[in-house]
Amino acid sequence: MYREYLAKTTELLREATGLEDVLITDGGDHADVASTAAFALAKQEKKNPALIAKDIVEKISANPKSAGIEVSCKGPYINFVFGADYVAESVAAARKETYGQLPEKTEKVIIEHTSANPNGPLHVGHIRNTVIGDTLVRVFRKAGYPVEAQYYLNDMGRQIAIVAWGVKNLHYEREEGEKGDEFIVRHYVEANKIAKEKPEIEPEFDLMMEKIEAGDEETVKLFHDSVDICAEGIKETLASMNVHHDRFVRETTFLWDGSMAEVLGRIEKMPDTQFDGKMMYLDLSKQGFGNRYVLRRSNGTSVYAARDLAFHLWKNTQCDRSIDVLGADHKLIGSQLQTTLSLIGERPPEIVNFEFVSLPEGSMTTRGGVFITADELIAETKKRALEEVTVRRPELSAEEREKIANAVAVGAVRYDIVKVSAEKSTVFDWKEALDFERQSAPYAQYAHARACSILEKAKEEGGFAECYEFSDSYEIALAKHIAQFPYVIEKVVVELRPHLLATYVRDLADLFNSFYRFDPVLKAEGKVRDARLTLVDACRNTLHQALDVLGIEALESM
RNA sequence: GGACAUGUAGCCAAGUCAGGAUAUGGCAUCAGCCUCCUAAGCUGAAGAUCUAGGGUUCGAAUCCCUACAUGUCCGCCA
Repeated sequence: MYREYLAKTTELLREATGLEDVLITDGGDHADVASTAAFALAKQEKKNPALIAKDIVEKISANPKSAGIEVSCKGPYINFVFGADYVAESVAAARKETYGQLPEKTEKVIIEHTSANPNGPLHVGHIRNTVIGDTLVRVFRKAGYPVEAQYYLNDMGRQIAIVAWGVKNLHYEREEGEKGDEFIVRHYVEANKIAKEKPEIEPEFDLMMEKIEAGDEETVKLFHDSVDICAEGIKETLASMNVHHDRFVRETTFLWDGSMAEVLGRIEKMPDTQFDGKMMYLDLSKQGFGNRYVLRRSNGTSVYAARDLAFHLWKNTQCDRSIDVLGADHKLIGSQLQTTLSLIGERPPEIVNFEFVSLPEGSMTTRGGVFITADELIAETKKRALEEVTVRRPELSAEEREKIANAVAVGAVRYDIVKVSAEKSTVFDWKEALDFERQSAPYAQYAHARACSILEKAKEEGGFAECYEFSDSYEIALAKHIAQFPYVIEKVVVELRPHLLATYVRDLADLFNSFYRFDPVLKAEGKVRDARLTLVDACRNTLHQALDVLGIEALESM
């Protein structure tokens, strides 16, 4: 109901002040929402802002449309407190299974994320992309958009040539139970090592790149087999994190179907396109870029940037809105891509950038074999979770404990990543990753499990009647936060900042835990008991829906 | 050298885009709470002149300028 009441308040303020922007802010401790419009009017009318605020409050109070909203002022601040109807309606809405789902839209969205080179396992840097991307996919779906999640699979670049060279020349045996990505990365690391020691093999990589470009059958098979083995392992990792892509798009597609040549043909005619033999680049200095945006090599072969242009043109034919999740190292090339697409009159993608994750000893590199894999991180977190659940719930079967530990581990990993805003670079810290206290997924999962447990017991005791009469401050604070969930979904979609959702869930769990501590539910009597049980159910469902959107399992018991 | 991002308590973050009320949390520290719905919990204490210096404003963590620090990028790699 928050969105509705916010709109209503805005309307009331507009009518009372004549302002278009009514300067609504969060009310903090004072109110549900507040307005600082009196300051703005004070300047215009050269009057004391406190007096203006008083006038506005009187005007709004006299307006019959303000029923259910208590308006007051404290000095120049105009405060709005939403009343009992708001609380009741909000709690009722939150009990519906689809709570938070916004009206269906027709605008189709493609979100591309992860898209790591298939030369090794996903590491803790890559999965920041994955978690941000998958959370966005889930939020957009919750917000009513048809969404396709895509993984752009590099199946022909230099890194892949190095992998393919390794597969062709090293003849490694795949170990029993070894994942495809683990198997492939051994080749990649070793081939890089050899290339460093013997630079004379470099031309072999170049030759392979020329061959794949030309569509040489044997080379294509070698590349694609290597990529597929690795991708199979990557998919397993993604699945273990509750991440699913609707489509894997191969980079070679755009080379072979002629679409890359077509877009290069369009760019050839642009005034700022420069040539140096066969080599072609775009001079983007007018747009503020200092370097050459190379689109064709002097030997005539294609570059990543050119294939990427074709890929994005294709995506544009498939959707109304295209969003890419890219790491800090792709910032420059991302904005060059956007600029170039705009120059040729095409819609550029929206780009969500995130900063790097490094290790305390420095940055991670697949090439150097310096990284913590996502699999290791999850396994380690799961081990820790299993210890914890074994101590807490010794009576549970091994199977149940395993299931809980897994959900806790995946949740903890995802939450730790999504809770930090994307523009912040971070240093991976085991201690923090394995901390299951307050600002973590298990904290929210635990609140959910507590709510489930209360409802389960209530059921055993004969159930309860719906009741929406709340008077206690813990009840009202919780209900009012529950009311904001759809607003948060909308905000994340508009701002493309999934960490807001993590903050929301944490606050919701906080409020529930305080309520749990101070307001006995099952021991209360009559209407109070009914109302509290109704509220617990609303909170349970809101936590469940919010955790779903974060890709975290809402455990019923832990 | 240039571009982009970041700088908030011992540590890690929120708040910054759309300037307003005593700057919000967590970890660590200290003091409490399990005869009471799961203590992965709750309560309290202590801890910040929001990197520094200018400016705009009635009002700045938030906007502008400068400096410093950190990260990333600046390849006929992806």
